[in-house]
Amino acid sequence: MAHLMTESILRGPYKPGRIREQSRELILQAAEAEFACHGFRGATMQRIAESAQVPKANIHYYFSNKLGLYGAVLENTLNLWDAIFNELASHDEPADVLSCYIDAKMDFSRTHPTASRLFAKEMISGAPHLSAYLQQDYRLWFKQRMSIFESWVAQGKMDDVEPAHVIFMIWASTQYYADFEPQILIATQTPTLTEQSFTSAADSIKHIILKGCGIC
Amino acid sequence: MAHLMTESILRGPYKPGRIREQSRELILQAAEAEFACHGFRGATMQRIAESAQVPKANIHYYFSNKLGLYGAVLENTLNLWDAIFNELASHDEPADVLSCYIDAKMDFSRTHPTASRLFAKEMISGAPHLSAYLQQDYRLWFKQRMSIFESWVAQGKMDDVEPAHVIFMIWASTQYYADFEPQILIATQTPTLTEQSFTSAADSIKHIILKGCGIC
DNA sequence: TGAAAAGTTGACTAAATGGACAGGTATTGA
DNA sequence: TCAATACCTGTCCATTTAGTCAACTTTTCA
Repeated sequence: MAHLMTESILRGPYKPGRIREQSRELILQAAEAEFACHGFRGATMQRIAESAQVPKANIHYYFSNKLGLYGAVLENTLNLWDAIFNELASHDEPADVLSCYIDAKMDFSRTHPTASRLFAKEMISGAPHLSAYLQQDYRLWFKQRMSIFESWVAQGKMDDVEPAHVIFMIWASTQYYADFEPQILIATQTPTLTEQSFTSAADSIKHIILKGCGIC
Repeated sequence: MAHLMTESILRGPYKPGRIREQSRELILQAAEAEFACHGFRGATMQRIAESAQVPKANIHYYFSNKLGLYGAVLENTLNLWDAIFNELASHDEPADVLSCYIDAKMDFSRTHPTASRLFAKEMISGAPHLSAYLQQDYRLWFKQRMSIFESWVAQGKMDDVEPAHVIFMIWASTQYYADFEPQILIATQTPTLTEQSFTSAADSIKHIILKGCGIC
């Protein structure tokens, strides 16, 4: 569970708050797109308001300020991220584990491209708002998976490649199809990335990673 | 050669433009860092000026406006990019070609991380300032390389994987070490990426890509 | 050497920005 | 029905922003 210093869900006595959820969600969605496209500094409250079709003052009713809104958006994103992290479970066979993980990551790129881009922008900027998140579960998760990979290497189930680089290759390759979509579209001369594009890409990545790591 | 609508580089024929080159370069360097970190909208002329240690008005003496400055930075970056593109030459053996290219790309990530990040930010934002560049040489380059790969497949020199995905995997994996440095540092629990980190990563990528494509 | 050209910059402006707030309307529960 | 509370937003404000400009200094070269 990702938890960073962000907007307290309950602002005010919070009685029923039925409308609250809807309005918040509407604003958060618009904000995610705006932040993903222009970054924290480049995004403006005015544009977010227009995109969400609410007066700017309405945003300030639900979120204390720009940073609070950004924190809330980031928290949403990180919760999604966490779910994918845990897809890399410890089945028996390396082939199954990596195949499933690559599929899950690719599916995330397809269904949540803006979340992926938001995360990417934050990283490229030096991850100034992610330190709390990255320090905790993340490190532990990574360490644990690394040791699983190492045990596979020891058992001769895969080549002796540094596990970290394998993970990075999977992350990089799958996220690429969300983050660098314009480049892919122009290179391949296609108007949009279809669901079929993603499965085709996932198949290629699986082939190369599995065979490349000597997993059969 | 990358050429987009940007600041005209009118340097005096001999003497006059001596100071010009220095000042321009100083500003461009500061601007590259600022744009790479905060994107076009998020960057401010004031911060660029402070970073370059010149008055803000001095920037406007050399560059017509913010967009002009950004265009000049982008042009610099794209010229570097072009040089790496052409590293993927047509040697005889696929193994050599891809090994050299991966090394070259990885070297670029190590020596020009901010250029890589600038390019990435621009892409994630939808590449609004790159259309001219991406339409021209880029498409042709890509098409030509694809056909080389296809001939390799036909000759049985490599597995039948879609060439485009192989290229994307190489791009994604190598650029990752520049763009997502914070994530890598935290995951691997190291303070900085050393030259050895990059060669180690390049080796892993080469191993996986070559073997994964059935190139031996 | 001296005047023309190149380079420099403090002070200014208009617009955009994040944010505050008072006074309003809608919803709720008793 | 009727307060109490949640929800809404037009209007304002201080600050930041990109960009201008005219006065100034330095460099160039004939």
